[in-house]
Amino acid sequence: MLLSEIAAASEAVAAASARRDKIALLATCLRQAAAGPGADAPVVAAWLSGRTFQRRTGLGWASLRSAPPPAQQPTLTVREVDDALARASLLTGPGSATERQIIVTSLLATATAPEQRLLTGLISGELRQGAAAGLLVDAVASAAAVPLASVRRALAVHGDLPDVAAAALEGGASALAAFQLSVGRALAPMLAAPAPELDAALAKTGPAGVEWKLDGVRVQIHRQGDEVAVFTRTLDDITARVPEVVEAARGLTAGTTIMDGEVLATTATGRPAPFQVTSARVARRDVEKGRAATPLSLTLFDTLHVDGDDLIDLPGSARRARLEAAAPHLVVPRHLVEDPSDAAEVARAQAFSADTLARGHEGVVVKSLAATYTMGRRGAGWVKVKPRITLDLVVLAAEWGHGRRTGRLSNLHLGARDPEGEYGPPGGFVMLGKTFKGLTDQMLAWQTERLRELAERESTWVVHVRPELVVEIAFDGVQRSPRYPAGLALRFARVLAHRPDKPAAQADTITTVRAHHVVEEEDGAVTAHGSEGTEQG
DNA sequence: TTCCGACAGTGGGGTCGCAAT
DNA sequence: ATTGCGACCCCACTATCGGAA
Repeated sequence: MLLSEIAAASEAVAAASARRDKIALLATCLRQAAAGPGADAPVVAAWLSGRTFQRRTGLGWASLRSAPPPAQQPTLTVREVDDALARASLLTGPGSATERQIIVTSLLATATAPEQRLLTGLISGELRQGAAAGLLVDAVASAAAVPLASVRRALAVHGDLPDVAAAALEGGASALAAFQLSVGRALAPMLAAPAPELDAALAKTGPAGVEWKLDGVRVQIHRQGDEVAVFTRTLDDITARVPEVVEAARGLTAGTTIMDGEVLATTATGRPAPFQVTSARVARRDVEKGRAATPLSLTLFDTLHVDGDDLIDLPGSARRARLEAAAPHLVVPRHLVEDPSDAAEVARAQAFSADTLARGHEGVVVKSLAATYTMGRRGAGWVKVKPRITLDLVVLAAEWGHGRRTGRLSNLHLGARDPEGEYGPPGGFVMLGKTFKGLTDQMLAWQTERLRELAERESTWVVHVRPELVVEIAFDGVQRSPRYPAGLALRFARVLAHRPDKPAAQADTITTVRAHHVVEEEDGAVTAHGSEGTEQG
């Protein structure tokens, strides 16, 4: 199959707006890939979902910066391109980066303009065709003429879209049925939808368990005897980096099992360490030293398989019972709410939630007692609730947006007042991070106009403005930063509202921001840096 | 007809290891 | 030794489509 056929399909998908049309175009291309000579279907399925076939190629934005002019005639085949990407992905050691760049450059030089757009989209990970893995699942079902649910289920238990697509196209429903939940093979973890408050969460779930939400790294643990494998949320295998988890898994009473949980670094006093600490430990390759300096603890909150029994189609309450039997010492604490319409019950759940936060955890997850384990979905079965902090900050600059935000000033640079001049001239501002979130199209249009009026100087991407526009910002917390001048940055900042009515002189100060920075002292005591700030929002 | 679930897109902060400088 | 890059970890939110209510 020719690359140009995929490029043409991708262009058509991008041009279509209706999902049905996109799915039909994807399905046609998939059928052609399956019907043609060679085994192009898995690779084509990956590309049509916006990804390279290889999980990691070592290629990214930087390798695309100086693209050669496009070729006039399409000659590249799917096979050739995939082979080239596979070669690039396997390169390692001195000279490998140079060699990878040569591969990319020669690919692009052989590609026509539409093919270059496809290749750069795949390599950068930003194909922007309005279809990704989600729509491709629909397209696979359509192309193979099998029920959508059968494709979804195969994908959920197998985890690999190209494999599932190829099986469906070649063997239809019976081939899909062969994909079964298997201990040792990672599957898409269930996700939680957000809710602003506990009562809203309970309204969604009905009778539920309210659990601690730990601010660590999600792990899916597979154990078969002494064989243990540990996967992350994106199914990355991190077994070698978390020996504590492997040992804990070997200690379970269940000899064959799949468990869902969270790993977390803790301080000497057992309080949760900041996320950055856990993240650094899990990423670290030097496990010996990592473990000595930052041991990890494991907490489990679900189980998908125990000793021959698949549990994913059981209600949450039944899975919890199996979990408690198999791992009583590792189960996450929870509070039961049997009747969400009972105000007294809700109040007790609120108290549990407040206690959870007081212990230093991120929030709570409300889990329906009735819901099955819906893999890879963000349904109403699990709902997370986290506290939110709000501050009024000042826009220092803005960056031009990409994609559908092209031509709009999108990403805002946020600063707090620095009246004492700790980080510059007194009465100035100190940058705490950026945000592009929470903006409606109307807000984008408005701020583009307003910030242009305030513009002081511009570079290619950034418009620096007079610090006059105040924005109300919500965020989850203040974290240590190696990047910003105050050594602090906002976590998950988003815009709630523009405040043109509020003078910058009344915006919040760096002292107020610092008060929200939770610091773990050596003795384990927890203090907010400086005076106590105003919590909640 | 209106509502709501699922998706894609638009990027944020931090950290590591590796190759290049 | 430092810097740049890719690949991960954690994400929030809006617009849109299309089926459900």
